[in-house]
Amino acid sequence: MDFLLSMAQTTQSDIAKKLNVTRITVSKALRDHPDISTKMKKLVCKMADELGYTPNLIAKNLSSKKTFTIGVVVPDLENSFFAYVVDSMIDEASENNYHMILTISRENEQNEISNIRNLLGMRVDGLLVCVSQQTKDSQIYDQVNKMNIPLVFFDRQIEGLGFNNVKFNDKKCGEQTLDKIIQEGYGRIAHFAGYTNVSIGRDRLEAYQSALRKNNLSINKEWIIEGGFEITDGYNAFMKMYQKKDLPEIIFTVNDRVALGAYSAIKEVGLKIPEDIGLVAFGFNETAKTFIPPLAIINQDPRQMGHIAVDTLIKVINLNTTEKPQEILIDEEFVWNSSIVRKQNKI
Amino acid sequence: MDFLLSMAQTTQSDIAKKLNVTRITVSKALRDHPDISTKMKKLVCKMADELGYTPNLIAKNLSSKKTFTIGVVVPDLENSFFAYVVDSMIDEASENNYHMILTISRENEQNEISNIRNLLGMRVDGLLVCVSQQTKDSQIYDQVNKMNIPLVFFDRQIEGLGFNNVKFNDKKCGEQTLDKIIQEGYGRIAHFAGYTNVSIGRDRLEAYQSALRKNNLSINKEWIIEGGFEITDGYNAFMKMYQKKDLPEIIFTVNDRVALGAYSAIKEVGLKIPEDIGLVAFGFNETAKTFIPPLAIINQDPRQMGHIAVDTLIKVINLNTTEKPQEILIDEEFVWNSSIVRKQNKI
DNA sequence: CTGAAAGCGCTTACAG
DNA sequence: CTGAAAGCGCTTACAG
Repeated sequence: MDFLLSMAQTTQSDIAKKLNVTRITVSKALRDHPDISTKMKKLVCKMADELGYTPNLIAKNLSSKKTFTIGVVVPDLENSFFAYVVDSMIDEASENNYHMILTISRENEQNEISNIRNLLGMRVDGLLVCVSQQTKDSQIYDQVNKMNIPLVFFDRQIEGLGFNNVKFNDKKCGEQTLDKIIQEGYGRIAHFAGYTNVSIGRDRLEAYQSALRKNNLSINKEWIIEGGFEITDGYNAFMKMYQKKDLPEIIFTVNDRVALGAYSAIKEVGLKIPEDIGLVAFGFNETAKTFIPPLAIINQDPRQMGHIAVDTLIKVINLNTTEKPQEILIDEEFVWNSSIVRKQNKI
Repeated sequence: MDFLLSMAQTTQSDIAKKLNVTRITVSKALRDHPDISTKMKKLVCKMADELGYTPNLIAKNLSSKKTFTIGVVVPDLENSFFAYVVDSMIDEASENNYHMILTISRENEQNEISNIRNLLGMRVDGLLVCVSQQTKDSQIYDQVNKMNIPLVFFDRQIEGLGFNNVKFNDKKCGEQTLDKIIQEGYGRIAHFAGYTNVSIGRDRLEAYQSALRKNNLSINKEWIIEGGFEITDGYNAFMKMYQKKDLPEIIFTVNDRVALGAYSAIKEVGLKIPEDIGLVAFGFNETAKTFIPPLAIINQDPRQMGHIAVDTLIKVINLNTTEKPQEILIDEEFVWNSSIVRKQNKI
């Protein structure tokens, strides 16, 4: 007996034995169930403390069919945008008494699938996912649907699967920003795009195209370079464009990483930012400030996205309705920074 | 019957019924147990696929007493060093077929405690923790010990609790670096320290003191400012020192965040880096490059730390020995960057 | 090669 | 206010 009690894992039975009651009483007392007298509750809690009782959440989850856990799949933490998003998700989740299991796909479809499979196996109450850039196959999401697990896509998503998604209003805010830049007096604007099989890539390209169209600027195909979302992609894109000797005044890049690559290429060939060439990108304050000169951005607030994604998911978990899936759009603000010369002010 | 099979969660029993065998057979077949014939295994796996069976890991863990899950507690992902560490931990863990549950303390002792409590409740096989700066109470770690859960501290740790820990060899490498700087011709060196109740703060301060002592330089108490690990701490430290009008040639800061704060203060008062004042800090390549001018660093490789921490933990989990706890030291390399003028080369 | 028994540590109705 | 029964979905010895 004493041997048992000195074992690592104290259980409710151990407490019950010590107190000469049944384990049901202990279970109820621990959960503050109205059935149990205050006196008994105190006794049980005290004994639990003494024995160093740590409730076995696994057993609890198995029998209660509820884990209070949210599974998250994120492409990469080294992209600091996602680090900020995840941080804020954890905050918001624990605010609502949910735990979080974070997994990382490293922008790889196979990892993404196996992450989701694990999370489903762990019977998370809901899923928050940002699909990898590679993702083409939606089979695993059909499985999520079949198992009736709530899922909310954030930042990037696959459409037509019937899930809610939270994203920035890139099309609207991107267009508005380019509008402002064109009003400022710029007409020669290039776009370093991502991949158009990913929705953010698609939306941002559309923002570019419709802003030019709206302002009656012709679209030069040579100035749209579709090449990816990474630093090297921006570098390569600029070098490719530079060889053709026909440079724009402004480069609008799909994100700040691509902008960083472009910065380095531009400096390497001896051109100056913003005098020779200006840049603007989708990005966020914290990283924009680290650029030399600071990057003009269409500002995406990662904390806002994290909070909204978690709130949306928890709402779905609790309602458990099959309401029509919603697209939640977050507005972004344009932040003029010194990577673009403000012509109007110069006069 | 059909109704049951169309339910969200398929179980082993469902498969067994369809195949007219017992669930034990199914369980074994799924685990590729030698007991079962190849033919039966194929049948079972096929049916599992058809029914969209997703094994319930919770049930599995409860009965097998093994979760193949590592719990991680990290202070903050917005500190990109930790983002890199966590990324590499996840890589290394999944390489070894472990999952990871990540929690974040936000440098807050209470969060740290509740995170560990949850992780213990989830019966993780092991724990990887970097203690928060605030942490003073070690009671929760006694609990970890009592429950016999392997734990490895990384980067920051509490000593004397009997756990392994992985850390950079700050004392040795910090001292060697300052040695080089002193050899270069610098004698007036200040130190912006962290808190000395955290081991990294203590070690780095000692590196500073012993390097000066070794080179027969007197230690000026006014030049040791103990104030924390954050950006504002570096800012405040410099401003405090600046008011006394007695400035050093070099400031050695406890980390790159403090250095960043110092950069901003130095620029604000109109001094130039590195001409008027030089800086060196513990940091890592990825962030050092984002400084203007690039920060000279004692380079800490986050990926190396992540890998070693995971490997060490898995070793302890598998051996389950109570070997004497070890301190694993990772060597750091000094990277001269342009935040310090190289006097020797100038001649 | 297949199966029956017992159990992992908890919770959920239902009685009394 | 306390308890007995049944079960969550799996696994682990042990038989045959």
